[in-house]
Amino acid sequence: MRESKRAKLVAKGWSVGDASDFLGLSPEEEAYIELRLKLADGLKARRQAKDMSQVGLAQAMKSSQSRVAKMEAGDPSVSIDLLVKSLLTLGITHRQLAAIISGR
Amino acid sequence: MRESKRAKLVAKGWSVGDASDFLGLSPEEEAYIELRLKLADGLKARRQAKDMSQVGLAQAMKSSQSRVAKMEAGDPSVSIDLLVKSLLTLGITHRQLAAIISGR
DNA sequence: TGCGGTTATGTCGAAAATGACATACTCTAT
DNA sequence: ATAGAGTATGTCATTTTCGACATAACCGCA
Repeated sequence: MRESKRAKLVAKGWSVGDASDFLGLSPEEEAYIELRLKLADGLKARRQAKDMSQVGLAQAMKSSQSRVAKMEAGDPSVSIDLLVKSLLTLGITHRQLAAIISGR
Repeated sequence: MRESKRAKLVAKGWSVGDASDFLGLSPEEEAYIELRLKLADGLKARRQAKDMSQVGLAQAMKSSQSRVAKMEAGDPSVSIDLLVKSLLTLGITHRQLAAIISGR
C-alpha cells in the first residue's frame, strides 16, 4: 500500500489501534483495511460495469445512496458485511469474490 | 447445501426474508449464508490446526470464548467482519482467505 | 465416580453499524 | 450559465453486534 494512500485513510477517520504509533499499523490491521479497500474498489468497478447508479444499487439492496457512496469510499462506518451483501446483490459468485480478495 | 443442514440453520435462528417461503431462500441469501458457513468452518479448522483453544483465540483477538463459540457455530449474531478479523488474527493471508471462500 | 479443560447457550448493557434525510459538490449537455 | 443526473459528506434515531458473564454440557482421565 502506498504511504500516501494510507495517510489519506487515517485522515478520513481510521483510528489506528493502541499498540501502533503514527501510521504504524499492525499486520492484521493493515490486512483488514486493505481487504476493505479491495472490496470497496471491487464494488465500485462492478456496479459501474453494470451501468448502475448508486441510487439503483441502493434500491436493489434496500439501502440508501449515501450508504453506497460510503461503501465505495471505504468509509470506516461500513462493515465488510455490507460490502459483501452489496457484491452478492450485484450477482457476484463466491469464486469472483475470492478473486477480488486475493487480487490487487 | 444439504437440506438437512439448511433446516438446522433456520432452526438455529436464521430468519428468511420476506419474499421467501419456508426454507426457500433467494440466491443472494443462500450465497450469504453459505459464505458465513465457509468462514466459520475455516476458522474452526484453522484454530484447531494451531492447537489453540477458543479461550486462547478469544484472548488473542480481545474477544470472549462465547463469541468464538458462536463464530464457529455460524450463529446469526456474529458478523462476517468478526469472522474475518478472527481469521486475520490467526495469521491468514488474503490468498488463503480467498481459498476458504471459493473452496468447498 | 468426580475433576479439569474445553465448548455450547442464553442474557444483557454498551458500542457500532444501519437506513434515511438534508445538503453540497461535480460533471456533462444544452 | 443553468439544469439535471450522479456522487459525496454530515447527522441522527433505530437496529444490530459486541464483549462479558453465568451456567450447562461434553469429554477424557485419574
